[in-house]
Amino acid sequence: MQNSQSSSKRFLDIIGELQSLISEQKIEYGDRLPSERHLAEKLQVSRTAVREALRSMELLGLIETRRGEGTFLSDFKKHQLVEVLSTFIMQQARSIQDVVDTRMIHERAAITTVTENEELRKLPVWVGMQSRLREGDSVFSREDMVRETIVATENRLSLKIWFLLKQYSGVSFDIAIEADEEIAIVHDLLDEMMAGNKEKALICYEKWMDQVEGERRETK
Amino acid sequence: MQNSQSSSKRFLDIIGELQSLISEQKIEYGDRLPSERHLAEKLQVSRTAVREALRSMELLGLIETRRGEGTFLSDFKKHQLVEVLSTFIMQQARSIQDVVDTRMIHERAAITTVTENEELRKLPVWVGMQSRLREGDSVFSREDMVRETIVATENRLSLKIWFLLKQYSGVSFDIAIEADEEIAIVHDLLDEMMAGNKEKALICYEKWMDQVEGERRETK
DNA sequence: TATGCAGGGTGGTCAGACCACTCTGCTGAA
DNA sequence: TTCAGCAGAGTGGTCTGACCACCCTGCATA
Repeated sequence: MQNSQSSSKRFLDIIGELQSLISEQKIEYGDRLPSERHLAEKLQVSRTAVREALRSMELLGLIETRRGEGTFLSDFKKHQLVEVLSTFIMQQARSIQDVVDTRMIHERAAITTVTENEELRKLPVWVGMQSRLREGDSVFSREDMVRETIVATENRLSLKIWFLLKQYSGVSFDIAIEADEEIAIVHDLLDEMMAGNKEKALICYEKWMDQVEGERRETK
Repeated sequence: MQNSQSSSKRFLDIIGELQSLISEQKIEYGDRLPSERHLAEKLQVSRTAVREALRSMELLGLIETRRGEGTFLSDFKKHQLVEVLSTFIMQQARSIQDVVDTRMIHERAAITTVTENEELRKLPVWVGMQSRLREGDSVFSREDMVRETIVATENRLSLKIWFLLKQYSGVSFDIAIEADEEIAIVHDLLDEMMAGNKEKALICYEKWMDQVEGERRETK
């Protein structure tokens, strides 16, 4: 066919066909894909070729395979991608500091966006968060606060990048707030955000991050 | 061995071993990797397994294969990754607008960082850029300006993310500056950055982007 | 000297086999 | 009748050996 043209990238074609198949048959996240043998027959290629395509997609975290059960469309939470890219791409990063810096870039941007947008400032989520802070909700964590802010911006790509970065730098990021001082800072941050004071909100954020950093050093 | 433990993810192990091999033998971007047959023998696995690992890495853009020649470590400019993820992950993004927004997040952050750091403001690159602008250097492009700013922050991860985002949203982003008005804005932006006026620099940036956006709409 | 061809090495693909595992339904014992 | 246990089918995981298409190199020939 067009083999001579597209040359040597058969497995890319197969991935493409799989994508079509998935969207045609309306396969949702978590659903099972046809077996490797069936796919090979359907696409008129060898099982080897199908497997190469599937393994690639698995590495990307697009699918998930379970021996004896089948191949499933992944809900793309479990990215092996993270581990693999970490050794290749991340070795290019100056250090883990780049990851932290980049994560903070996204967090600052979210705070700025929310603070500058009246609609977003009025969201009930902020009030709810303040209540939880006052009541000493032990389930409340730093992660919640930042995540909700990024969620509010409705930029799902930024949210996704932030989520990946958090996994890297996420050491001690899930710790629930205990220190009174930290609670106070976050409370201030929320206040300033809701009031629309961009500069002050960002200052609160920096103060918060400084404290988190200091705390992280102590525990080490 | 630990097969039963790490279970069914042999090809991930192989990728790991390849990474070790690459770093041990100091294989640089563009260099050739051992052939599939040699790798299979060296790692004591079948060529099939090696190929599954290699195809995965190829999809990530980590390596490049040329029939009859061999497998080469990619210089990680040509990411098929972009195309593949675009259909899967990007469909989760609200729209292409997310990509543009996120790209701008990184650009604003870079401008802020440079403007707030006296050392970075003094870099000779800014002066050089102004000269090129004045002389109407036709090679000078928008991309250069933004890229140099991010490069200056020395956050290679942010640079990498920006680069990927640019490939998505990069339509008409490589156009050389022609409009006098645009040159003036960029000139101002450089001035404000070097002067350390964060707010004004950011205002210039927004103005610039507005104009670019308008221009993009016109050409369509 | 220059041309062209043959051989070896490389990735690309395939068929078929076997293993380990999971699930299901049937069989036989309680 | 009920339920435990087993056998079989189906799945992914791996391997072998083979053949093809392609690139490069070096040797033989014109």
